[in-house]
Amino acid sequence: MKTVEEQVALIERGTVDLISREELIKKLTRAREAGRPLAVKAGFDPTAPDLHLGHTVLLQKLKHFQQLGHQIIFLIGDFTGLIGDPTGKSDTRPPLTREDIERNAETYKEQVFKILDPEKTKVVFNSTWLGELSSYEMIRLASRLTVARMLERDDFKKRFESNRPISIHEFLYPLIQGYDSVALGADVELGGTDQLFNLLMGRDLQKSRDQEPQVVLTVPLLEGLDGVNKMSKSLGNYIGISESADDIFGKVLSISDELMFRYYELLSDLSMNEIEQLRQDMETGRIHPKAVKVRLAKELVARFHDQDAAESAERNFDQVFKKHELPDEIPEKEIVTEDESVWLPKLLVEAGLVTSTSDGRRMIKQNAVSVDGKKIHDMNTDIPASGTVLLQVGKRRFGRMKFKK
RNA sequence: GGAGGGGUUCCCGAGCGGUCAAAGGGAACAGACUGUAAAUCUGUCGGCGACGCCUUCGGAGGUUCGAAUCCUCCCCCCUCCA
Repeated sequence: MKTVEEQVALIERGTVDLISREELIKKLTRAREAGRPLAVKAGFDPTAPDLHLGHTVLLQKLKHFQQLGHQIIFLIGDFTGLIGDPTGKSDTRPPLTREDIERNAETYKEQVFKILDPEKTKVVFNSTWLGELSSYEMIRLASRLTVARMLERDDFKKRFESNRPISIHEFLYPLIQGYDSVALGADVELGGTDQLFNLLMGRDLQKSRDQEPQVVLTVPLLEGLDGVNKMSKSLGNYIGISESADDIFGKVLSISDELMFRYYELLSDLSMNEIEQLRQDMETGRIHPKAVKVRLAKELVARFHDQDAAESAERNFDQVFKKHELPDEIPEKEIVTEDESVWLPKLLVEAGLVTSTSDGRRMIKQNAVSVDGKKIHDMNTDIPASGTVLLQVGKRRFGRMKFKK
């Protein structure tokens, strides 16, 4: 096992809040002496089963703990999911059914274990203890809180000051999440920065139950591909961990240089020293920025697929964008028609490369369309309905259509 | 419960009887330049085999030659007072 100093250094990397460092050292020291790992908890909302890189920031941090020999508790918030986390959002979400939650939980595990070691991860559902919680107990819990204390929380404060509504149950959410820490006897809890208040609530409740308060650690919210907003599925600026090797590779290559180092810090397994070296080499011109980005892209592809996939994603990429050749895999579709020929915009729609014939006409007008490698400029072009044609729209949309009578 | 403000094309946001498929910005997409980076410039940005036609401005009716714009009812959101 590593020394306490080494452990702290790894744990601290890329974190925003650590409350508190002293307590962490104390816990680590004790754990080391007693040969008993720390219970490290992180909660996940089962409403969105598709994980993206943003989620993996937290997962990477959990993995660090795992590498240091600690016990990870992966908590699926099935009970809290039934209520809905009020953080940020104003929309009431449709309530999930039991089946939905279970199905999502399964998908979760599958994805999460691409990063975490399943052998060393304990998966728990908070409905196990929260479902049993009596109204009596609930009210007792609620009495721990004052409205003034609640309003210290930044988002509530802002909403309150600007006279926007806050529902009562939103006050309950942090309490319930905090209670999870009590039930699990957590030593450490991790979450995104937006979860800070909820995480601190766990400390309060633990103290009230004479438990040693958990150490709270927050990780930043990863910026999405646009480099501005946080990565989220609804904003469409994400890289899903179940995406194809080519897509992950391509998307990483499309991020800005500035964002690239952010991703390195939060997502890469490279040490901070190695990353700093890369940055310097890039600034002094020893390495081309693109090469640095390729390295990151390959690391990520390899993590969610494997090394071979990373190599071939790179080859495909160069083939298409550097040499302007065709990718190895082009989706092929069949089209059944009695006609002698098909109007090109219509064919593009059939191929799923454009959304409508209007869109197709636009693309042709903008010199974005080629057929069998030849640019088409006339939107009235008809394609003979025989054999196969290769279609391309823009730089990255390819399709092959096979005609059938 | 009372008073007021509002719902416009992916988002923000103009428009307040014809010239409106609806200003402007953002996002997005395409083209140029590149490293599918950033920045910049240009163009596109409801549908239709298409210089015309069709469907859009919360929903349903109505007034009018003509409505996103006026009237009626309904639904939803917000603010203030209680």
